[in-house]
Amino acid sequence: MTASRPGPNLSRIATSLGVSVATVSNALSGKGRVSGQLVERIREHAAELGYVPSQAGRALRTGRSGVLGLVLPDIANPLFPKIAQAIEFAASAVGYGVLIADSRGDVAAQTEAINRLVERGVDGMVIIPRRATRISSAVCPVAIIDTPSTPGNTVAADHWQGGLEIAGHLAGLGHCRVLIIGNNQESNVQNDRAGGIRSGMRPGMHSEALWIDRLEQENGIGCPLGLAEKVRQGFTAFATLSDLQALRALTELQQAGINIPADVSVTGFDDLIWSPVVTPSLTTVRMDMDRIAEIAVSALVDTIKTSSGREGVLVTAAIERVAMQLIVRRSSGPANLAQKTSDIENM
Amino acid sequence: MTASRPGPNLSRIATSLGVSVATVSNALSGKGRVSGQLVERIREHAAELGYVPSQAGRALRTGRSGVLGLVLPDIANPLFPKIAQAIEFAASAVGYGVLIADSRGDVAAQTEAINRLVERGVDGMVIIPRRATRISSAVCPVAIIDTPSTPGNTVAADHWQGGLEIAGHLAGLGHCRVLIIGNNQESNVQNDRAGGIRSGMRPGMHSEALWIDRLEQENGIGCPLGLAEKVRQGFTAFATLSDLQALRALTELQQAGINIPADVSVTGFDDLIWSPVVTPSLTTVRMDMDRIAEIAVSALVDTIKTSSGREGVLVTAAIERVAMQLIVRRSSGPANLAQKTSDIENM
DNA sequence: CTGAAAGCGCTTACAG
DNA sequence: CTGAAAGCGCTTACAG
Repeated sequence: MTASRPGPNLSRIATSLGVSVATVSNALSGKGRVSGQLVERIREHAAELGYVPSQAGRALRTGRSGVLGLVLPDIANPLFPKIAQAIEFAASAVGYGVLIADSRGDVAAQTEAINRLVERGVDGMVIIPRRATRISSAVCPVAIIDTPSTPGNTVAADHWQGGLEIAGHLAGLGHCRVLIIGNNQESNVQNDRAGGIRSGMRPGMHSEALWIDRLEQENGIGCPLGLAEKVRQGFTAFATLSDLQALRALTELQQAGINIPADVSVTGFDDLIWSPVVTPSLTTVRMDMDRIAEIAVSALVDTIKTSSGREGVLVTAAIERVAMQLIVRRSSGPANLAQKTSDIENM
Repeated sequence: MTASRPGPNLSRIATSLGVSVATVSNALSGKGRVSGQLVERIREHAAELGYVPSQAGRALRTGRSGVLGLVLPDIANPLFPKIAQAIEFAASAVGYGVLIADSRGDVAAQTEAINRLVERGVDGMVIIPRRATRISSAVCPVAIIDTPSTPGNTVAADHWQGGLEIAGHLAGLGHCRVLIIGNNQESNVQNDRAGGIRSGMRPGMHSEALWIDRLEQENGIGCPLGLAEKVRQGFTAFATLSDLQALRALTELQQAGINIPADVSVTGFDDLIWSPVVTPSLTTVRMDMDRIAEIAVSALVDTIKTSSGREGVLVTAAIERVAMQLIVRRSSGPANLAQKTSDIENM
């Protein structure tokens, strides 16, 4: 015995209409040279019967599954769901399904996740690699979304330019002492953002970096960042490298009785869901996920369509860097000059 | 011409070993009655050649794709990524892939998303329905994750019991006036949570509800919640129905110079990523996503395996309600009695 | 414009 | 224990 699907198939439509399966197939796909009338009749009948083409049959015949894999380091991390959503949207717009593979933070799990996708016969995959992971020999076309500074990258937000935006914004508000707050000193993304901020500083401006990962290594996870002390030292702007850190900084400062933005400014990165909702709302920088996803997916699909068979190709898009957009909200304001003066007196 | 995959297939292994494809298939699947020695040789050779079985061939033959669909209302909403991750984990643990379909908030899109999954030949799906959406006639086994109060539900966190936990916690701290803050009065989940809180109140406690959706309808999106006024009215506990609202309440109160937890307590729901990170860290209630996902997936897979062919079955699990767990952090503390007294004097 | 036929890779009932 | 054969549903090169 052989397994059969419940719904109608091409052959049922064909016999019930007294034509051949080839003609039905051609009529439905619009490829073959079938008379307009017949096409009409066939389409109608297929719709009536609720015909759903079998992906399995098609895949077996064409060697293409119509499915893309999406490899993520950790979908619970608030940045990734947006990417996943954008990828899914872009993929389904061009007729592809998306199979997810979450590596849950583990490097070994990433390799395993990739293998699982290959076994499922994906036509290609989008990989958002774990920090410092190099995707080596792939068995199908692969698009990588990472920082532009990562070699072999396909497309990414221009994190450096995002940093420039922040620096320009803070400069325009008259801030001179900027504390850059990141949570991972090894992250390419965070380093690019920090580099952008630093290189966007105007003469007379000065910055220092605070890496939370290092701080926590010494003082334990969840330790205070000591930001009130930094304010006393004269910092008036806290430029965090992600909205999660912005939130941490914002609430710690508020708890210490420091007013934002009257006393100091706080900025973030990524425009995560809470940014518009907290008080004061967060000034941040947003990446154009839809654009990035669309570029990644279309580059991938182009490669799939041209490459015959399934070879390991690293896909490269024409436009690699997608600009980030500054979103000014209430958490940043003019530098408090009175305070700055008093601080200078203190020094 | 017919498309061929790049890698080796059963037939190549068979001829190169001088045996039949049937034997190779049986050896690799461990099903057939093949001699131990041969099995060994075949497995070895297959591994050497890097054999990856074709899902398409298998699917066509067995009528099973080995893929589950996951329908989400909006993966960018911070609650869903955790579910998605848990589902993917549970599914891949039992050998299934997960195809995502994000309906992006739209009801029509949800139906369309379901259709896309059916077309891709999923063996079953997990649906986290949009508010008030009834999943009607499905064409494959379906598991639904929603509130237990939703009819036809498969498995869910016990939101009502979570509310009880919060109420018990606040009662234990001596709070008498509780403001329940939700953002959607139509949400079954939020109503269950609110109901649990109310029914867990001790004698002498009193609660009031603030629905942000209604407030914003009147005053515009992102309007202040007027919580400082509520504090003046004598509320000492702000029990929000999600951590996002907790964040909103927390920062608004802090901005107004109200100290948490010294002056008032704030609690949330869901233990989202920022809960442990903000100052003060958020007391909240966590659902056991892994458990929920595991129950949903295994119920689904059981149904798939027993149901011959692909029929529309609504899967029901034996254990429907998964308990929520209270996580006490610094945002909640003993009720400030001094303030309460002064408030009573004010009235 | 239409159809008969081959074949994608697999699994399984059956025969030996 | 092993193999020959059928067939899942589709697409496509070819013949008519």
